[in-house]
Amino acid sequence: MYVEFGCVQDARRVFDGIEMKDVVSWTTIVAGLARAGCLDEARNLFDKMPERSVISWTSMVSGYSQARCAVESIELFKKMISAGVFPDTVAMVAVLSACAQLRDLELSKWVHQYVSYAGIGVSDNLAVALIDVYAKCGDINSARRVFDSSGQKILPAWNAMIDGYCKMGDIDMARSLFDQMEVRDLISFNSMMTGYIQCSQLKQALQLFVELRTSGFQPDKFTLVGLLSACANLNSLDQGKALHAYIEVSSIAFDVFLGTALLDMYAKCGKMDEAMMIFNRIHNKDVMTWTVIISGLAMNGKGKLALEHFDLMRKESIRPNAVAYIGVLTACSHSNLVEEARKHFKEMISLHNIEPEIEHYGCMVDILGRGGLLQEAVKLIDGMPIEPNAVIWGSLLNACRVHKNVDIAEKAANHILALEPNEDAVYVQLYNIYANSGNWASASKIRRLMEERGVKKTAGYSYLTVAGQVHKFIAGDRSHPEINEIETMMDVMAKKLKLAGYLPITSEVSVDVDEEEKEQALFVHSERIAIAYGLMRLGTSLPIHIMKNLRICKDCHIAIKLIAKTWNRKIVVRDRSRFHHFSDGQCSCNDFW
DNA sequence: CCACGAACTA
Repeated sequence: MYVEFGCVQDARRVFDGIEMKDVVSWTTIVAGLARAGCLDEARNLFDKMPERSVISWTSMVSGYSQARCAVESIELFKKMISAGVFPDTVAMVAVLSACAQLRDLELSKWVHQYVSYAGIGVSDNLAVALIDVYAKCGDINSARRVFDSSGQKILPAWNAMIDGYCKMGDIDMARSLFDQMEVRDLISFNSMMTGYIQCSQLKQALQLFVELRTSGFQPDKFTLVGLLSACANLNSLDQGKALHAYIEVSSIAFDVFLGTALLDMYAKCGKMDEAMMIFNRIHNKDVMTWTVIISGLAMNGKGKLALEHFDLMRKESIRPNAVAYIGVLTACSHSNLVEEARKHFKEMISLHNIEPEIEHYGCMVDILGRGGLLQEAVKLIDGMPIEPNAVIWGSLLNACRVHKNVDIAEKAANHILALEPNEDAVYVQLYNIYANSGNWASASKIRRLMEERGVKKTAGYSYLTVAGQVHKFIAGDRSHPEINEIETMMDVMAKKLKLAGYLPITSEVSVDVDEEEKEQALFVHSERIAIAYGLMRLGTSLPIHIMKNLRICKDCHIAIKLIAKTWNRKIVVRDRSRFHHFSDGQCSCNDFW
């Protein structure tokens, strides 16, 4: 009884008072302790047991796997077999859960073979565990074979299959299974909806959310985490706020997962004050929570504060992982903290034994390059134990643009073009570097090369939300219903900017030379059209939040600083790599990006 | 007396 009520220590006292202890009483106490997470105590008693049943062994195997000690769990399972105890389906499920945690495909296959070899019948639950482990290890075909061969398919089996297909990115296959299901539960809906969100098929995700509601389900925390991550990636602050309000009035528990998702939404919408309030409300902050706040501060130009939070995190004895260090290095990169970056990069290896991945090298190349240490950046690339990818060379190329180094730029560009000959951004970057240095012959050679290879420049676009409606703007696109008013506003903007002393940077204007664009009378980048629309349609007290698919250019950056000052408006632009908070003629990035 | 499913970070 005590075990059942979770009073393990009371149970332990009763147990110690029993004179004639049989296997069942031993097992009960061991299982109770293991389930309560008192693994050392459980193990201690387990080792002292005069005899052990399958259930005793399984209690320990599952205790370890539930405590996320997958290695110990599997070790114990192997000991159980060598002790001559035959596992049942329950034991197999327990050990497979440990395999799933490790994402160890080889081990999972071995366990599966053992099931056949030992003649253990595949129960419904065991089939689910097998499907789940294969799906988690990325072997969707094996998962499907188990699924197809299991006679009666219970709901979790379908859900595990759907989840597996979503993880593989095969959203159509997932949907086809979803449609075949006769009964669906909330998990089915959540899995499918999250799958759509992760494939950026947001219309479909929304449609599924509507279906979820009309099927009579109440959104739970998984639903909300999915929706919040969609808002985060779409910069949909209004919808995100509505979800936040819903969470506050609903009975959904505010736990670390939901808190982190909310925090991430606010950070990705450029609202660090709100993000910070959420952050302070989260009780059991884990490494992800800290990583989200560090990366959020980093992206929003508060690099120093981000690093302070990294120190706080370590004071709380939370061990940073590889992703946390990417946040730290991003903070250094966006705030030009070269020395701090060097220190953290070294500590990551020496203190935490984390092997730098390609992303860490990418950050370092970015930091060194933009700090003007181009030679050192090249040296780092040459000494990398991993083959540098296009992102690494792209960082170097970008640094060459900032620091006007044509020689290294050519080297970097050649590497990228060898790796990704259809990457339009490289041609554009190189073109700009040549154009900026006045080397028009080489510039036009690049232009011709692009034409020969049929590489099309990605159109730049920006969007903003007004009254819950998303408005997308592409330079030169006149399809917006209010285009005439917008163009009037653009004229007013141009006049006011001129009065404020704005001169377009002509070399940067050539950045986006696209013949089609050039023909347009209205030659401006999309973010400025979006800002014009924001000035027209948003209340004067509201900040203007813009999302842009490419990096903001120097000319627009200067112009927006002036617009923010002239109109006395806060303007936030989220470009493809970071945030720019414009206010009173200044930008949070201090012109470093 | 033992088991099972989904989520947030670059």
